[in-house]
Amino acid sequence: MSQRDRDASTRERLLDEAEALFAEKGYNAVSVREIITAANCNLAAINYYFGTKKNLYLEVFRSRWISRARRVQEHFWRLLEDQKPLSLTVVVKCLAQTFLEGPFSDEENRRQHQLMGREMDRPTEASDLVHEQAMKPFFAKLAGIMRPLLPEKLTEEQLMLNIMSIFALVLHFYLARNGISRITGRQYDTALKAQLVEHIIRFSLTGLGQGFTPEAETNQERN
Amino acid sequence: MSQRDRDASTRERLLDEAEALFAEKGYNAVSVREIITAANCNLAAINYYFGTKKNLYLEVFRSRWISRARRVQEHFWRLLEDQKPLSLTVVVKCLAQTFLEGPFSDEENRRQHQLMGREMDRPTEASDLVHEQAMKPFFAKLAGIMRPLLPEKLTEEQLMLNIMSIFALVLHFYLARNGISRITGRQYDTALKAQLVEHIIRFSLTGLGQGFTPEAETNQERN
DNA sequence: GTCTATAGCAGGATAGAC
DNA sequence: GTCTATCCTGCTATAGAC
Repeated sequence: MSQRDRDASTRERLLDEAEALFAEKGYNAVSVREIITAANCNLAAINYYFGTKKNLYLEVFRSRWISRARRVQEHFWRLLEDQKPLSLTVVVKCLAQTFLEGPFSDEENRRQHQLMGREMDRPTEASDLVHEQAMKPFFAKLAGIMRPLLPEKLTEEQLMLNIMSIFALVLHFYLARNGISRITGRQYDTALKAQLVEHIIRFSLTGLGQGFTPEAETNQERN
Repeated sequence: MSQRDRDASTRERLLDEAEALFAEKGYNAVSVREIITAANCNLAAINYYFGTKKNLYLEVFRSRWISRARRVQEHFWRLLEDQKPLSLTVVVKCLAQTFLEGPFSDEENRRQHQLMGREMDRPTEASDLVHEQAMKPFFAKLAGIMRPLLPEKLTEEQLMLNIMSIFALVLHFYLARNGISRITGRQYDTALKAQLVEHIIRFSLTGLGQGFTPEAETNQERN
């Protein structure tokens, strides 16, 4: 337990440790005993402050996840503002940098992505919050500024799929960090993460396109 | 319970229902009582056939996941063989089709991806199997055929990141199906999935590149 | 506000009849 | 090979002392 944790109120310590554990292992894999041990308090404290384990989980989203999402998004728009004029490259670069390296510590970033990943996989009541207050408005605003940068023929749905694909890469390169370490044989550290940012930018903008040839395209059409 | 399930041996029914439940909810969220209810047998059967819950989980991978992975990969190479001459487009198309629509039912595909997703997120003993017997050899062989289709300056690591990115999209568009339905407002059905295949092929080959401009690139370099 | 003690229940595992 | 009955552990939640 850090100094800051010792100083913080029991309630704050509980939220903090609960968030870390829920993010790392998922709701069902965490027991309240684990949480109270990490927060260095007693079993009854959870009931006193939050009523139930489930409500503690929801409170993690209400008082931590959502506000952090807001701050990340503000960070993104500020970053974008600094890089005018707008272009696809700039938008993707700001997205990758914001969501992979972000305005927070590695630890906070990881929590944020893991919690979201779990909610996307198996939604709980927290999903309503996540979608309504964070994802839906952000995606809508993002679509608004990307729309004029992309071909007009693109449907709204294709635009959304494009945006979701960038997030898919960011999210995957966080959540599957174990698999990535295994495949590349490298530690998932700052150096690797910086390389992942570069990769995501390049892949999002051009795909594998470096080797894309008209003949290949023609070949595809024939099948 | 289907007719096939009723006919299958208790052992097979247990493996089948356990796989479905583990894939859907994760190891910790599933109780053995849930499994034996679904498999329509008694509690002692799990101990009799598999010893422990954990070993039942591992057996799901040993006797189901791995063999299915082999069959999926064989399907991919056959598909690729039929589409010569090789090109990036062909490879990506076969990958997307194989892993999103595959040679199996929707249900089996979902199980396969969900189980893998869980192991990438939080590895258990099953991860060794998954990586050594399925992912590592497949990625290596895939890298071998894609290498000549991509620029020579590409490092082995960049090549792997490219391959992993395609899989990231496939995996995400399975695992986050709830979020996708929320964003697009559509049911995650066959029609949507076919559209996702098209999208993954296009995004993997060209990214957002439709709107990619030299000025934007120049702008990026300045930052 | 924080503690101890415990109720009440569900979990995995197992013994032993058939 | 399949069953019932049961053990024991660990869980969430709560009552009540301080």
